[in-house]
Amino acid sequence: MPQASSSYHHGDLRTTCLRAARELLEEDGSAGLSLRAVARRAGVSATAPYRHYADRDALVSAVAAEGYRELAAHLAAAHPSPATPDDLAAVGVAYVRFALDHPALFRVMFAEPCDPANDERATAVAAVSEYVAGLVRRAFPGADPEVLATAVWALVHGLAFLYLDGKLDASAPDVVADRVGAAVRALFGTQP
Amino acid sequence: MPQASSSYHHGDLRTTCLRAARELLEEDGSAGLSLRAVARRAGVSATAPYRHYADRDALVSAVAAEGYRELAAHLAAAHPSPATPDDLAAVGVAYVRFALDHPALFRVMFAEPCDPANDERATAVAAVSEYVAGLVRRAFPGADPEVLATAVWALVHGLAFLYLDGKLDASAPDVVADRVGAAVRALFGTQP
DNA sequence: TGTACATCAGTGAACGCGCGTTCACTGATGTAC
DNA sequence: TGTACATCAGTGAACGCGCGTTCACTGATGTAC
Repeated sequence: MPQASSSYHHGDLRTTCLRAARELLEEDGSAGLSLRAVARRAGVSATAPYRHYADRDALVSAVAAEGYRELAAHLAAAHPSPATPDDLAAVGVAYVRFALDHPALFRVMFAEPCDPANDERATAVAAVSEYVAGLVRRAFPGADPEVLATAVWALVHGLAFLYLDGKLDASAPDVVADRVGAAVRALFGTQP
Repeated sequence: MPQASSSYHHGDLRTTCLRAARELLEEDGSAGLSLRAVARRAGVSATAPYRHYADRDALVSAVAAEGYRELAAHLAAAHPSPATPDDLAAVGVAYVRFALDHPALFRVMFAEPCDPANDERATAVAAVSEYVAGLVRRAFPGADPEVLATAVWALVHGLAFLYLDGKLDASAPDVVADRVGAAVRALFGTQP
C-alpha cells in the first residue's frame, strides 16, 4: 500500500472511495451514495473514481460485498460456532443489531438492485449462507438442514427489516434484543 | 365519480395518478416512480398532480397505503380466519406470493423512507398487523400472542425479501410456495 | 548511474438528462340571486 | 331561467439541482537499456 507522497497521485484511491461511500451511506442514507459525492469526499475530481470502478454499480457492489464480509465477522464474533438454541438466539440478536447499526449499508446489501453476476458479491453472500447452514447442522442434527437454515435466516432477516423500516418499534436497543431473542427461542427452543 | 367530459378538467386525476404510479412501478421499478413520469402517463401537465398531492412523498404514501390494503385483502382471500398451522402456511405462501407478484410495490410499502406520520399509511399497516395477531390468537391460544405474532410476520416477511432480492431462488413459483409452506410448518407445526 | 519512454492515475470542461417545485396564468364548473 | 362571479383544476414556462458519463489532456511513476 503506497503512501500518498504526491498530491497528484492519490496512492490508494480505491480504498478511499470505499470508505467515503460508507461514510456517505451512514450520513445521508442510500440516496447520498453517488459517484460524484464519493469523489468529492475523497477530495478528487469527479472522474477519478472511474480509474478504479467501471461505473456506479461496481462501486455499490464493492460496498455491498464489504458489508457482507463485516456481517459475517460480526456474527462469528457473537458466537464462532453456535450449537444450541441459546447460541442461535445470540446470533439472531447480532444479525438484527448489525442491521440497526448500519441501516443504509444493510439496505444496499439487500435491496439495491445491482449486478448479481458480481463475483465478489456472490462470494460474500455465500459465506453468510454457509455460516447459517453450519449453525443449523450443529444445533438441529435431526432436522432437514435446508428447510431449517432458510427458516432461521428468514426469521432474523424479517425481524431486521421490520425494525429497520419502523414496522416494529426499534427505539430501545435493549428491548429489541430481548424481543429478537424471545422470538428465536419461541420458534427454535423446542425444535426436534 | 364525475366523468371526464371536458379535455381540460380531467375528472378524477387523483385516482388516475395512483393507477399511473402503479403501472410505472411494475414496469420500471421504484426508480421509475417520479411525479413527472406519473403526470406524463396520466396525460397531464407536470404540475397538475400538485392539485391532488402536496408533494412526491404524499403520492408515494398513497401508493403504499393502497398496497397495504391490497395485501390485507389478498391474505384474507387466502384464508379469511386462519386457525391452524396449515392455514398459517397458506397465508404465509400468499404473503410471499404477493411480494413476488408486486416486487416494486412491496419495496415501496416497506423500504421507501416516507412520511411515517401519514395517517392513511399508518392505518393500513395496522390492519395487516391486526390480521396477523388474530391469526396467532386463534391458532396458538396457549402462547404469548405478541411474541408469536411478531415471529410469524418476521418469518414470512424475511422469506418474501430473501426471494425478492434473489438471495433465495425465486425462479419457480411452485417451488417457492412449497418451500415457504415447509418453512412455516417446520417452525409452527409443533407449536404448543 | 542516467536517460528515454511507456504506462498509469489523475484533471477539468462539457454533454444531456430528468427531477421536484414555483409561479402567474386560464379555462371550466357550479352556485347565489 | 339567466347571469355574475367565486372557486376549482388545469397549463406551460422557468428555476436550479445533482447526476453519470465522455473526452482529450497532463503530471507522476517506474522500467528497459
